[in-house]
Amino acid sequence: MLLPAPLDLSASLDGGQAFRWVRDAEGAYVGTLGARLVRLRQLPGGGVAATGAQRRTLERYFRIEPADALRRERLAKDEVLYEAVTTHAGLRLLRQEPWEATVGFLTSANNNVLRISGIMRALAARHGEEIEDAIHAFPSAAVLARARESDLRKLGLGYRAPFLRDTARLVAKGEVDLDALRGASWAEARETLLRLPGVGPKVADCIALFALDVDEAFPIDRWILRAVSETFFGGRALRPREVEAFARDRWGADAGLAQQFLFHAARSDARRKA
DNA sequence: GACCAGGCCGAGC
DNA sequence: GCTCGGCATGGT
Repeated sequence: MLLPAPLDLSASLDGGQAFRWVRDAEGAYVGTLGARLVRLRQLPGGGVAATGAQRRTLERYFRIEPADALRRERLAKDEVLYEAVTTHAGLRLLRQEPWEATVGFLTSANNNVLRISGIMRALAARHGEEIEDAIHAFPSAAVLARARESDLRKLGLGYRAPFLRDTARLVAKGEVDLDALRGASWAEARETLLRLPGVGPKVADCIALFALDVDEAFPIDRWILRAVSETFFGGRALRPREVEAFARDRWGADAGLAQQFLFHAARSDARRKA
């Protein structure tokens, strides 16, 4: 099955939104959506060949939908974002499973993308059901709620181990219903997610944006703080509150996608200079 | 051996 | 309400 260009797998799957896609010997991205093994291959023209999932499933995951096209048209009118939006047209916001996104971004605090990926794969290998060929589904909250803290530490979570276990317990018991938050307001999503141990404002906004369709959520991490400061404020030191107000005012309901372009550009620059 | 990584938590004002 | 130190781990 074919997904049309532009769809940039590297930028979308390997850029700090999702943490569990791996590349096989031929460079194709292999991962799971639900209990299905999915394989995605980037084609020369910018399209993608896919096996293991139906078109509808992938269009949902990559948010290939009219509302997204309209967001890009609006953002392209922003003189600062115009270049990023047009040259990285294949960068997608993902619509991930809320629980896996929660664990991924809980793990992301004071951590780097490479290690987060390693931890997420270790969690799946140790606690997730095998689908085939050593590819595992991501373990449910109920399963992780029963894991030993020492076991979670050993998988690389370090001091985050008790946060993850306690968050898994709240979700498994239904005290926090992640799926019910899809499409909620930013304020409601944030208020609810902040009840989870290890989840602060930045992690909550990542979950909201990358899994819950909260399109105006604007996660502010070290990269975004730096990028917004340098691009829009002449390098002046900024507080997250100022940046949030700025993003809301400038991009409104499209702030989440704007954030993803800023984040991608900032990290690409850093890699070029490194 | 510092410093950094998609920050959060708890203590002390 | 705000600021600040500590934090597991692995890579530069």
